[in-house]
Amino acid sequence: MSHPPARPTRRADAEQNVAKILDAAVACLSRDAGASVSDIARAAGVGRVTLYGHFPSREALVEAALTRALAEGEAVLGNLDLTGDPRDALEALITSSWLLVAQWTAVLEAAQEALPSGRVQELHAKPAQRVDDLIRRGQAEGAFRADLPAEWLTSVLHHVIHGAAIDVAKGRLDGADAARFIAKTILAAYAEPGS
Amino acid sequence: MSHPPARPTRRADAEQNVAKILDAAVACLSRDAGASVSDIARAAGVGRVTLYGHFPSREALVEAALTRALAEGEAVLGNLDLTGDPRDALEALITSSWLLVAQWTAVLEAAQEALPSGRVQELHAKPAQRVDDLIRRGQAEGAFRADLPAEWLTSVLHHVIHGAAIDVAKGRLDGADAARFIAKTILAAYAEPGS
DNA sequence: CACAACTCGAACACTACTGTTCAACTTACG
DNA sequence: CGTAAGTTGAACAGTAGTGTTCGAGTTGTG
Repeated sequence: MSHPPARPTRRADAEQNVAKILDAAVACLSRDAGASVSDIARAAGVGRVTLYGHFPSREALVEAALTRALAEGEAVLGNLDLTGDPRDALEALITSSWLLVAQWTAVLEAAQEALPSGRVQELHAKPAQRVDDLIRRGQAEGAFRADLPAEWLTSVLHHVIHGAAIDVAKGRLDGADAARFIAKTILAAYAEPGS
Repeated sequence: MSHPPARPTRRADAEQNVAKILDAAVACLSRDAGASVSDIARAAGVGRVTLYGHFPSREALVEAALTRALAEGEAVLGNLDLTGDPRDALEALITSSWLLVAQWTAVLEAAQEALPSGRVQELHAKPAQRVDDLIRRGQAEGAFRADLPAEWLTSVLHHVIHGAAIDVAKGRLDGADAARFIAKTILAAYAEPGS
């Protein structure tokens, strides 16, 4: 409780180190969800003790990394205009953010097994809601099929994006193609069956 | 090297224990890819030492479990007639095997991080090939879209099935709905865009 | 029945991780 | 420039896993 939040103002280099650590954490956890604190500290170019000076536990670090990744995502996706045709909106959302979302998912999964169950859902609720809203609106307007529940369509989107991220990471898919492939696939999967 | 394969015939109860262990391994690894040897031994109702008597290392155990899961899958999917309309064939393949495949994927992932890289692909090549063949045939016959590479379509199938398995495990999806949802989604995603 | 095959728990060495303490060092900042 | 804030590696305790050894007990099989 009295680790970093005790002092109202931290020294500039300390603040910078916190940022470096969070960068490294996102990078490491994206690559390997089980990355150790030592790995992250090394990647951040910082001593392990320094890291523990800023984050009292691995759990706190992972949560901070997730929170930061989500905040970054909010910054990008919050400005998107998703009010037009649901198909166009979804395509825009995918093309402009798939890599970001893929990185979310990786850190999200790291958090999944490092944080108490339910905590992740809690933090992730807002961004997930936006996608869900778009899909439901699309269903209501007849742009997306309504013979499958919105929860399932949301889930398919997440898993296809996540899968694409894995494929890119393993060299099975060109990163430049990914957004286009995902969009084409999802829009087809979401289309009204009798069209 | 001289663990079980030295004696040409093992005692009946030993053979039975090996089976119990493999059952437990598949069950445990499906639930948690990082399950420990102790966990698996306990689930099999067998001492840890006994387990090591049959499998020299965790790696060997995981590989045996994967091999066995794949063999089971072969037994089911090998008898399927996939020569008709590719759409029907794919739907049949999904409905009759999605749960099985979902279990594969879980063990597959466990193996992914317990076996040397590449070994998994090697063991998994044959069953993967069957799906790939079906998709390519569908594309050649105009039943499936050809504007996306077969590798991608295959990948989408795997990830949607895997995602559905996760959803079912987490209670977000009713297992009874899964096969139908997957089939509807995949067939739509695979359809020629201009249809 | 006799014996080899098998099982089992306890204990061991080893590795890898988390989290803490300490004492010395460097550096931002008033 | 002085000092408090921050950093650092080494060393430590604690936990959890893997894989091995041992010695005693159990049980299938010829």
